[in-house]
Amino acid sequence: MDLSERQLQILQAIITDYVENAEPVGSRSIAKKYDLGVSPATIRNEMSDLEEMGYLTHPHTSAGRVPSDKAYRLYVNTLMQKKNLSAKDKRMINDRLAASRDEFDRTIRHAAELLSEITNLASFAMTPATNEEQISFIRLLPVDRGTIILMIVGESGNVTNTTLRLNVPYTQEALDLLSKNMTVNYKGRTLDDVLKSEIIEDVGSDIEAMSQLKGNVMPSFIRTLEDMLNVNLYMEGMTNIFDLPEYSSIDRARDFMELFAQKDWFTQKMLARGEGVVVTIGDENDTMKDCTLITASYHVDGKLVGKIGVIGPTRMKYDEVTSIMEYLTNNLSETFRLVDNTNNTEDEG
Amino acid sequence: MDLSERQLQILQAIITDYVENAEPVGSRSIAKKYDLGVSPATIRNEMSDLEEMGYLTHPHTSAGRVPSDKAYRLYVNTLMQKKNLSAKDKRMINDRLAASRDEFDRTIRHAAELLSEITNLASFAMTPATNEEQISFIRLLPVDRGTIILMIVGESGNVTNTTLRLNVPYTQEALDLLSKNMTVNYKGRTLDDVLKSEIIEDVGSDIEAMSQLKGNVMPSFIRTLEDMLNVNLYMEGMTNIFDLPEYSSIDRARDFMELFAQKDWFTQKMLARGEGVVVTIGDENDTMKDCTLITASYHVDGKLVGKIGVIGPTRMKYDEVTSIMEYLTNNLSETFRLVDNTNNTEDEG
DNA sequence: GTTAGCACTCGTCACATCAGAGTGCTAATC
DNA sequence: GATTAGCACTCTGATGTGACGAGTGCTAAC
Repeated sequence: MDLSERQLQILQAIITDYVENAEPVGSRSIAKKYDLGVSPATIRNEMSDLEEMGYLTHPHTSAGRVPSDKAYRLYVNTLMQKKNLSAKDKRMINDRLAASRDEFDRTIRHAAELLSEITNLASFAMTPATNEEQISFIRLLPVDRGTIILMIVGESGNVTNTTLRLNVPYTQEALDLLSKNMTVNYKGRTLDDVLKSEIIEDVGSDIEAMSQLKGNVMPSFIRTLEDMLNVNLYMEGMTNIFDLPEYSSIDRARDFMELFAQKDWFTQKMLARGEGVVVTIGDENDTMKDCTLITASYHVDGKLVGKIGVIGPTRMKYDEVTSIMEYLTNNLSETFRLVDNTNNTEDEG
Repeated sequence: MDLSERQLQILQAIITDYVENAEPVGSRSIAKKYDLGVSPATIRNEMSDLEEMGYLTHPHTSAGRVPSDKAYRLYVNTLMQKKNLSAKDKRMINDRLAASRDEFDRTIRHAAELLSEITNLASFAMTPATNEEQISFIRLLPVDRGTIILMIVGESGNVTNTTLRLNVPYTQEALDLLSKNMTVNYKGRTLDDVLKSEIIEDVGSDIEAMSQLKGNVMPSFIRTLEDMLNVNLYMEGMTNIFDLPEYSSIDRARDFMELFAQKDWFTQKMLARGEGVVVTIGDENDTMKDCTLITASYHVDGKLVGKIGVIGPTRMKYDEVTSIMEYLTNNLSETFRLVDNTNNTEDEG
């Protein structure tokens, strides 16, 4: 059932050609362009066999062959070779990421931009999922008589805040006490842990005013924690796909765009994917069955995991795209490793 | 040069018909559907005159007439009558906005959703521009040895924060002093005012540690203020336009989608538009010359101004869309009037 | 001023035709 | 037995043609 060396060569040639030109490739053009030392007729015979094995398909009798999902899968798993990025691309990535390195979200957005610019595909990047982040402290700050700010700070410096309208007056003393008690109670626990525990722990009622305040604050506390879990999703180059013949029909293009309209759904899907470079081709996806989706993960301080990805037709340059993504995620992880180790670097000396 | 009563009637009929069916309308169908008491031939003569005056165009000899931008402008300015929203739509708007009223950004997003759902066009909503917002206080909070949080709070409870990496150690005392001095210095000033003043005021150097800290914090302070100015833009129903015959060509659809890819540019454009319901039709726009853009503004506490809008082909139901937008912005302004007066309401009693 | 009548224009649709690309098979060749 | 040349066959896409219908614009009659 294994493919012969020649079959592999022919398959690779067909994939290369089809990825390049987006048109079914015939036996004659393979024979001419790729020096396989055999005639078109022989190639035709092999093609016929490859089709029988499910690696090729046939739009109609008198058209050339088109690689199937199975062929791309074989290509990605065994045929494909890592590509070296051009010096220009490397420089572009390095420069652009370095330029915004102290502003986390902007760096992530730049990563998405770079990815779509270099690959000419639709891309996205998202900030890390923070389920595992530990709470560092909780602070309540007064704004005016009826309004306070609830602020939750994570260990990595991740901050979320909500403005709360209270229906009872508060005292500064109660505010401080409640902040302190909440911090004592939750410090060091992960967001996931707190959100999963069914009971909202009592944080004490040292004084009367605090007890009232607590009633106001605690429900919002949970909602704010949930907010903190939300990842930011940056999408770029959506309109790139209009240039591809695969999406030249308005219906195809619409389906594609609609995928991204549902950001929440999309985010969930992407979070659920494994770490490292993950390629899912055509039918391997449960939605977008005629797309290929490639994701890769970067790390923040070795712990939190963020994702970047591209979406395009199954016909794409797998070798280039995966190489770029690998380079990009390595760069991101490196950038954010430094960020979070600031207090251990020579800067402090 | 004024149009006769009959010409206006015919023009209105043509607009109504064309908006409904998206097909050039002929003299016969006008005569049949709208009881004007004249024959098709007469209508043809009037149409010819209207075309000469620039209110109608002619795709080709044997096609019916199509309203020009000028015709729509006339319609919007003088012919159009306010539409009453259906009870269903009103209820939908009220319910959906009420459901999220204490979470500002979510309410805004819901407004955009409602707008696209009811009009079947692409819509957006943005949070208020906060140039005029006054700074309430500034706070510096420690995270770990080399990291602090800079937090700026506006009068309306609007909060922005940045996580800063320092290259010198800090003391709690310096942090507190700097917070306090910065607050004293900037409290009550508007963001616009602070950002426009060329000199960064000296906030004093009461102790040595503070002077060093200051050098680290002040540059980020400006950048954080700028962040605070950023409005959030929510877009909905982009894919609605694929259903319209105007965008059935892939190129048109692409142009349309590309407009929205540049969020920053788009935001600036929208901020620059006047308050109230503003309609710009076709050529009146400097980009998207074949679209109509309708924006409307809502108020937060009578001061800050946010915008909602729809974008579609010039062929749209101007009367319905403007009425919906008016209703929606009134509702939003009402909602946010209450929000920001909390501390004056009976809740406090 | 209005209208009926009619010639004319233009776009669309269905249909036929033709060239080109590519296959699949058979028989000849290595 | 594998490879190849040759050829009939298939299908697409481009091009052309004619009929049809919608709608105008003009003229002459009302």
